[in-house]
Amino acid sequence: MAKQNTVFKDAFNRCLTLIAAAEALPSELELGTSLGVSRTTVRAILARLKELEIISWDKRTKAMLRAPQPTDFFPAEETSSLAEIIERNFMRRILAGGAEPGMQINELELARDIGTGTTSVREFLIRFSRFGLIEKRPNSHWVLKGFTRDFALELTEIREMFELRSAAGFAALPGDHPAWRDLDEMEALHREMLANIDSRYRDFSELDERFHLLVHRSSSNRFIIDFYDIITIVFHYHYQWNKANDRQRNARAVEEHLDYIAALKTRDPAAVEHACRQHLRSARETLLQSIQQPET
Amino acid sequence: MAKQNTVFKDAFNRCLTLIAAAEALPSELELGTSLGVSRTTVRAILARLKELEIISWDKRTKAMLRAPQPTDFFPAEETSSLAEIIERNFMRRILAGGAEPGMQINELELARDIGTGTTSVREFLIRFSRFGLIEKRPNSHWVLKGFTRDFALELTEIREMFELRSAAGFAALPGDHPAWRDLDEMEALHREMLANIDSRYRDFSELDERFHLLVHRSSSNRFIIDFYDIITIVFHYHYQWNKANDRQRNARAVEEHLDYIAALKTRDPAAVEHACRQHLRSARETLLQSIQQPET
DNA sequence: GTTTGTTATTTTATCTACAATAGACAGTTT
DNA sequence: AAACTGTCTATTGTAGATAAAATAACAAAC
Repeated sequence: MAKQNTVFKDAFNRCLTLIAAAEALPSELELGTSLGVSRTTVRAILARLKELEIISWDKRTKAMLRAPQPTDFFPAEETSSLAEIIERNFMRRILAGGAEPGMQINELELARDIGTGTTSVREFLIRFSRFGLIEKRPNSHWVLKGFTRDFALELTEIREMFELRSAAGFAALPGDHPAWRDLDEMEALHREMLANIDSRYRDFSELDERFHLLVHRSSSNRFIIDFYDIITIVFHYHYQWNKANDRQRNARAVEEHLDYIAALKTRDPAAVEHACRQHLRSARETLLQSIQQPET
Repeated sequence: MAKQNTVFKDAFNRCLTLIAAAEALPSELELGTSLGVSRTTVRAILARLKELEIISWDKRTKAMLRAPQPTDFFPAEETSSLAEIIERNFMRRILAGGAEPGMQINELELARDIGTGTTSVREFLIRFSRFGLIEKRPNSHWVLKGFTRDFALELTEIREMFELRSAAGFAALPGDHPAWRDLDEMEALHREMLANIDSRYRDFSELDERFHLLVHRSSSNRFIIDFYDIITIVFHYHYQWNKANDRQRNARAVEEHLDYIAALKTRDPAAVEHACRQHLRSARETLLQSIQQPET
């Protein structure tokens, strides 16, 4: 098989939930833009909807025949792109599994394990190499540099440099900048989460990402924004396999975010720097605590 | 054809210059390490050397028969890896040619133009994307963000942040750190270049790269060191197609480097910061001057 | 004990092929 | 004539194949 039709399957599933409420369907073009796919794919979706007798479709008349059933959906496993599958697989190996620094990474073996061609694995590794966790020996294997204490320290050093600058930049934004609105919204979300922290603390990771990204965006420097990808992926996977004390840890972080937000609103550089440093320090601590000590 | 034997050809050429002076040859293993290739390749090289009757080779007795001639070498075009060819081609297009920001980049067309398969082009683009000049639309083309004034400003902003930190770190290195020796050596090279600036100014680009890399290395932060790759590639190609005033510009830069080196040696933070800022400011100016104004 | 000859195996770098998807154009409907 | 659809073409994502290069093993030679 050449290309998987995951785009189609994923869009089909999203389309089912989209039309569940509606009684008629928009034009092909319109559907395409709301699902983020091309007309070709939209037509494939419509064809299948018709085949399953969920809609009737004749040229521009498309009417709902019945509500979508759970069985109409494609299974979730079939909707993730190959790149996502490889990423999850790989991250599990190096973060969760006991992967030693210095270990060799073998494209062919990885591909066989995951059940894909080597091309996709190669491309993933190339993309992933910018995160500084692996390194290529040309004409030979990749070397795992490992999720070590050093890595975490280097990562947080840059993070702190960038975030302090972004935060200062944010505080200096003109009063009518839309980011202030976003910040208010963000504050509301935080308060809401704090009020129901016992049931909501698991969602913190996503909120955390959105909040910091908002701050970094104000820098309007592509390198700062891009760097945040590394933070995101590290924290995302890291927390997924390190849930010790997460309720307490997240509650603490939400409060720090609120302090940080309040400081931003004062627009006082010193206050912003203080709150920012405070939060970054505890974020670093949490990260370091969960890393095994280095082999000296 | 699958893989080009550029590794062999390049190593063969390097081997020729290596043995030109010597009368006997070291062991296969030794030769392999000094050329940076495996024994398989070394043996292929020896076989060819024998075939051309440059050496006699019988088991462990390898003797020179004649000095290598220019015609023995493989042509230089055949020794660059595909990745290098693609890089040069691509950079010429986007830096030298009038490539408009927003332009679409087509893998297939690029591959056809360069005369390679699409896989290599794809991999190049993925690797290159970390430089922030292009961006992928999944399932569709790449978009050229362009070598604009904004790009240069964002790039230099990060560069300044990193270099100031690295320079401060360098000044704080213990007195017996090997970097101080390297710095002395670097100073000598600069003085030498300055003394013969009229004939040597073209070599500045390489010296510049080595000097700043030395400073950055002291940070021992992989993200800072990796980021310098971006600077390197941008300046490398940029100056290759923008030679206006380069003699004067380079002479000035060499002097600034010498001031910078002197400041580092005083180990006085304020002096270091001053010299560093001074140099970075003029580097930014030069870069900005040679960029066409942005289309607002 | 190091180096080589020999041979085999494994892995990478690269090309080609093909299904999925995007996108363009012309024709059709309202 | 504007919006929509039918049809067609071009390009991307991925698998599989192949030559170059790396790696390994081990006996024989020095």
